[in-house]
Amino acid sequence: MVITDQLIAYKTINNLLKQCKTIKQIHQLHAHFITTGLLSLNPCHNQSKILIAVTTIKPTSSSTNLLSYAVSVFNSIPNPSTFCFNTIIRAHTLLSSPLNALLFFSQMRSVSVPPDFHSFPFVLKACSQLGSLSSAQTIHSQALKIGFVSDLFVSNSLIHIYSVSHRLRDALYMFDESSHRDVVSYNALIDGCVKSGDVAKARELFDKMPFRDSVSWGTLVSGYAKSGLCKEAIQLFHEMELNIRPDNIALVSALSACAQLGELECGKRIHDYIQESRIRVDSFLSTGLVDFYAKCGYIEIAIEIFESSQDKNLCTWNAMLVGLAMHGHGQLLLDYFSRMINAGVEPDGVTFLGVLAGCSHAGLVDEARKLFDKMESVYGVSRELKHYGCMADLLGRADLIKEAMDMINKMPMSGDVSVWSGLLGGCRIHGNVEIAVQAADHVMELKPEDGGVYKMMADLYADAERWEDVVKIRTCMDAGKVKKIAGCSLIQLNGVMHEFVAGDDLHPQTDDIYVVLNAIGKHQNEPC
DNA sequence: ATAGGGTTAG
Repeated sequence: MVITDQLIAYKTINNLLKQCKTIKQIHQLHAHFITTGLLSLNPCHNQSKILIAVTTIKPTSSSTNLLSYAVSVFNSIPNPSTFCFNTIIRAHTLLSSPLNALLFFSQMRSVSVPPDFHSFPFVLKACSQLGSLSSAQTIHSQALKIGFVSDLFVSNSLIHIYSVSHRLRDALYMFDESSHRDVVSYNALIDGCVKSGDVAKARELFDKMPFRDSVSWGTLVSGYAKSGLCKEAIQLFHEMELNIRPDNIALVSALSACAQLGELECGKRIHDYIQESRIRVDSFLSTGLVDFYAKCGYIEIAIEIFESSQDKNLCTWNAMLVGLAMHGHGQLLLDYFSRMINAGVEPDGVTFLGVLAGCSHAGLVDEARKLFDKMESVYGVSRELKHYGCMADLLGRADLIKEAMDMINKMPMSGDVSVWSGLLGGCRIHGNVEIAVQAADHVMELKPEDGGVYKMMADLYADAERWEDVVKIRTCMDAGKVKKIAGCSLIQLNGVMHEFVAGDDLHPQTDDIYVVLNAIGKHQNEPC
């Protein structure tokens, strides 16, 4: 190779491009490229280097500027090569503009620039970002025609898109058909099994794969946690610790399992591990920790972690709000909600579930009504059945049964079990038999196997001394169909799990527990 | 230059 001044300048600029942190720096280098004539040396290749540099910039406010710059660079290339097209498609997938990525791909096809084995993974990623299975199928057929499906990256991209589109059979087909598979093929398919609800199949693949990396472990731990198999999730996490260093993703999933189960000791150990290993607490981990401590009863620690967290996202805020709601801290929750809005975080449906549930528990009726009104008009969050359910519960508790009934009648959709059960709960508290009968009819129609309604109606009639009706209800219950699912709760104390089922007396300290419970009950009835 | 796993609610 002949070392020329031009080559040195080219290499320097190439390295400088890689180090660019801002769009301004790229502009300067781009200008330099033009003025020194280096751009004309190999225009297609060098312009693409600029495009690649653009995509490595961390988007600050919006990626729109970066993309429009990238497009203008692309448009200045007279006859873009495959490499150029790949780069502009890649830029759009990286900066979350998948539709445009697909449009560039179709432009590429229409001007007969042949795609290569780099093109397909980019384009398929755009399909998965769009959630468009049909586009993926089209791309798949093109890849098949040109003969790229045997490429490992292409076939893995296809396994992935079919997995996330809940097309497990297609994902399995791709997996079985691919001549060579690697750990990524297995991981993508394991995720597909999890997403299609077949955790057993996921486990089977996990057990038989020749090599497992942290993604394999993390996928299955989170799969178990999401499928409600929390004990399995924690067990697998412990097994993982013996084999490989858990990363943030595995830690988050394990924390979620601990939170769901109330596994205080296990979750604390994870927290200790995070601190000892000086793991950077990202927004996912802070969410996991806040949720975990809140669910295990330690709302103060949850608040502490939330406040000290450097990295919060919508879920972190939601976990905090839901935690405060669970603990009955209604006023504090409203303060946090305002802080969230002021911080520029856009609330979603979960946010409002937390806020409304919190108001309900704290009896903050006016506040809830106002926020419920503003949900769509001010915050642009659509009011779903769950939110109406919260309102029915809140109004019912506050003895505003008529208002709750009016709300339900005016709803744009028909009420579901949660809405009518919410209203029924209010009727039960305030002894409103008439409305209770209507609400109960709806619940029984929508969920005939629900035993709770019958129990509630029996109690209501008993309070109203309508004994004949009590007998009728009991007869219905005994007649079958009704599943009596007993309420149950778990609490861990000093490392021992205590389990209670409604009405049981199996705990060794049952008598003592009831003495305290009765005392609390009496205390609650006394005026504060 | 290309492929895979994460948190909140229900």
